[in-house]
Amino acid sequence: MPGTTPPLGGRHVATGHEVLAAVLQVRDGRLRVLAWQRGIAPDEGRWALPGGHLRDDEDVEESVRRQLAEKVDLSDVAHVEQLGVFSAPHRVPDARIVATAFLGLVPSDADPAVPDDTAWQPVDALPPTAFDHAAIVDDALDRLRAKLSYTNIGFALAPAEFTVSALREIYAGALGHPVSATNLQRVLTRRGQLEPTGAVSPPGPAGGRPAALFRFTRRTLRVTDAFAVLRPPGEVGRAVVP
Amino acid sequence: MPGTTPPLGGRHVATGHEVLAAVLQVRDGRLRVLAWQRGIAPDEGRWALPGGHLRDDEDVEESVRRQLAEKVDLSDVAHVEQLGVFSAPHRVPDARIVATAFLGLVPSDADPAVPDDTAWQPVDALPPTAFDHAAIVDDALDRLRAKLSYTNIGFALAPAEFTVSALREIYAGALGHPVSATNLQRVLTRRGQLEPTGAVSPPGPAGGRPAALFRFTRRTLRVTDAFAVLRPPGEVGRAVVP
DNA sequence: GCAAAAGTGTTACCCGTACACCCATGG
DNA sequence: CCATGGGTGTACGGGTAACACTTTTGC
Repeated sequence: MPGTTPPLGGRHVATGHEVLAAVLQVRDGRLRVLAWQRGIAPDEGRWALPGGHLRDDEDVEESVRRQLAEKVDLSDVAHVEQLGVFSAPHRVPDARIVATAFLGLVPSDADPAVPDDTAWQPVDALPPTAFDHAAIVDDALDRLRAKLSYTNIGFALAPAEFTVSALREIYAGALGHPVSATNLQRVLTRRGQLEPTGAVSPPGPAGGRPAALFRFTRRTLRVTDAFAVLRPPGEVGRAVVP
Repeated sequence: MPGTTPPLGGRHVATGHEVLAAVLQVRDGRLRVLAWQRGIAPDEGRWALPGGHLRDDEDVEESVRRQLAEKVDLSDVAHVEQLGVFSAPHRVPDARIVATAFLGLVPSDADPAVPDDTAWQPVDALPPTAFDHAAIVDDALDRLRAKLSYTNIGFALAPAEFTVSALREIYAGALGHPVSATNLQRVLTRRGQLEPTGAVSPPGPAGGRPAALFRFTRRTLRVTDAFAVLRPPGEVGRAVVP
């Protein structure tokens, strides 16, 4: 089984495996992705996702965390998960590089220092992107939006403590449509994702009732409401893992 | 960005990328996976998933279809999708090989010719497996069982035409628990996945009402019932893509 | 008291499960 | 006419969306 695949003809000058991450954050109500502007050809001037070559002594998840550490404070990245492989033969010119893509999430209150060429770009108005990175961002969006429905993945976009209004804005930004605070609180509470801290947040200058502060009960990914139709006989309601 | 990652030290004798497929089929009521028994070290005698090295001129999906063609008649493989990357540094000994894993599905009435060292092994009683292939089979099971709930993926396990009873057996085998024919028909019909062919299947020697024959309305993967909680305002019921 | 913001109660509707009941055929 | 397998009708329960209503604050 072992054996290096030889390059085909002389067209490819390099072969390897890279990791790439679509790191998402809700900033001022919009979902944004971390990207850097390429200063050299190919695709000079276009925006690329952070990443780099996989080393022999690390798996792809270790690698993506190592690469992200060069762009942001890793402690700000609350969740990382694999999206899939991008492997079209000429996805990058003059080389044969297979990429493993990742989704990364950063809480809305984190403001990590980033290099000068790096910025948070809104996902609904992306500037021109390098290579196939736009497709990776699309996959990341699909994954995040789906998992907001049936997992507790919101913990990775929210601060440690927050009001339901603040959480509503985060969900609305991530999902791209309005979200009802009433129903958001009800759904997440019923699933055991939220717990009150006991503290309250003082109202703004216009008055209003002080908002209770909440936190996520768990800060690791958990499927809270798997969509299980055709479930085993005798199981009532949805299958919720305890 | 281009540049080959050099092997670390002298321990690794080979580097590359392979594709592996967990091809599943329901045979005589049990879910089984296609595997071949290794005749040489390492892991001699253990059972491995079909696959092989990725070439420079193909993407991973083309590659897995090419590799499978060496084991089975490709026209029998009704669906292929990517599971993810397995990349632990020493997942195979004395080499550095990253694997992209796939799920493949074969209809229950297909009986492709397979090589002598290859067999359909029951997933609930797998013989000893090579390398990390057991983890790939686990991922394939999870993916299939989840998608049976919210997509039309059953088309890839079912014959072109079938009775509801036959389909019930396929779903029960795949899910690993009993399935009600009544509710299976109702759920799939409501989602527009099933349509009657008009023909009927004659009853067996013990008598009984002749069963109507059905087919899947579409034979490509489609999400029929995405689990969308917190859906956009104004949308009634589940979000079903038309 | 009034406006503003937060939180609760209530209702309507969709969907899947369970189960009773009717249908068509062979012996 | 009875056993066997196929198919339909109906009741129940769980869960979310929508919206009216109450609570608590600043001015």
